[in-house]
Amino acid sequence: MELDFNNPIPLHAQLKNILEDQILQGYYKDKIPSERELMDMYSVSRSTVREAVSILVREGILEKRHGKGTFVSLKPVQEWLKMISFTETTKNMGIKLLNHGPVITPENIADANGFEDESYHIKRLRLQDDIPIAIELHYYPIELGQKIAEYDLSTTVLYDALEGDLNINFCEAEQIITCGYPTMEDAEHLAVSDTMCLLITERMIFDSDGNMVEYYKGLFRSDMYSFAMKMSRKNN
Amino acid sequence: MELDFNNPIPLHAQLKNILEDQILQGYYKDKIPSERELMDMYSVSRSTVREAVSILVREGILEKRHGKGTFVSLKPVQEWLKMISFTETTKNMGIKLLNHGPVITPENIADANGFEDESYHIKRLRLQDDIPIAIELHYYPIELGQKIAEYDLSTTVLYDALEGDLNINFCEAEQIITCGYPTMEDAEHLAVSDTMCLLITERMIFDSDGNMVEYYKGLFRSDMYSFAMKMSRKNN
DNA sequence: TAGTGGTCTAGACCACATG
DNA sequence: ATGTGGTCTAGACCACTAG
Repeated sequence: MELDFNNPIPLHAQLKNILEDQILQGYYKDKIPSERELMDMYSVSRSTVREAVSILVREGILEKRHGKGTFVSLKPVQEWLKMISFTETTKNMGIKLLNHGPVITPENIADANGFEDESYHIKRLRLQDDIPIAIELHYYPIELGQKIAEYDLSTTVLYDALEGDLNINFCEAEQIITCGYPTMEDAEHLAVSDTMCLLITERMIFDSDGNMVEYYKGLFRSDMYSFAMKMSRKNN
Repeated sequence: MELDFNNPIPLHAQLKNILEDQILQGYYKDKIPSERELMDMYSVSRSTVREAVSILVREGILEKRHGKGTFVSLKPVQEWLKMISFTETTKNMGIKLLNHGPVITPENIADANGFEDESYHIKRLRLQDDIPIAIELHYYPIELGQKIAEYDLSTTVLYDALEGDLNINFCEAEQIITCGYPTMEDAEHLAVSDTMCLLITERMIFDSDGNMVEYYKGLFRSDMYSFAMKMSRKNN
């Protein structure tokens, strides 16, 4: 990939996109080239490189370490996402039910996917070795949600319930990774500070007829796996 | 205020602090000087000015408008804070109770202020002309909270209850303004987008013996008052 | 000592907004 | 035409990290 100097898109934005793609595709797994190396690779000034990199840092994808380099901080999260994905290997994995019940469907969900005015909402805390690592928000069509509610939600794995007993086949799942920040309530549940970064995952699940049967959002602690790294960094 | 070129604190950080102070003290009420003017005023390069300003933009205190200038976006919030402060002039003001009950005191609150393990939590939605503008989180000592719970919380103004019938005198109130971002749940309640900025207000209230009787956090929509400004900007 | 990110400068041209 | 923020360059020195 090269920069297009005639493209009206700013060079730092182009470079940011290139780096982001390369990171997401696993080309850079740990460390990205130094700022001066990127200057040469893409024939731009250091300011432009720094602008591109700082955007990715702000988004939580990269992490700078003074005197050492710039490092990918997404990897641990990708591993999580695998770990907590559909298959849900429940080893050391716990669930705590926080809330559930019918709610008025949030506008952004209803607009995007044609849910009814009401939907069934389930809010769960996800634990790993008894440590809270994520909050999950689930929205279901009201009838489906009510069926799901008959299960013991605090212990049952939702997808198993969906797939097995409720006779639903998953057709499609979209996954979007963005970056956000916790508010007080999430901070409480996850025991994170006000400014700590959370990763937000969105997922829509459809049945074989193409109807959305679940809208999912997960908020994940971005520090859980990078904590050890930060500790070792401090100890050096 | 001038920059100290011998101070190890980076110039952009010094300038950022100066600008922030001046904004909070009302010296700049609408527009701050242009980047080139700030260059001359503080004898620094444009990069340094831009770095300082961009921090304040990231924190939601300033707002840039291409071709026009850099503007203060905190003013409306300060007006809110007055509007919704202790006196609580309830004109056009509504309250909706979202949650209340005993909870395990969040660690950061317990640590800082010596609350008991359990505290009484009240979560309210604040409305202005039926439009949700803020979420409030209140924590009380468990006994006090239980008394408060006997009131009709969805309509009663909390501070009136505290001061009048429960025989408590306020001694001190600290107010911290920081900036954060909403998660899904807050976005739902306040009907804001994922990336919209919320302002977080913290307040601790003590009785005449110096015991904390309330820990308060409010999440405010930062767009409510700047909306009109943005609209007029688009219409130009 | 060499390499890294952090800070800072001086200058340039562009795109947007306004009179 | 002028002023604003947006982008970009080339170069410099500093502070931190490591072999």
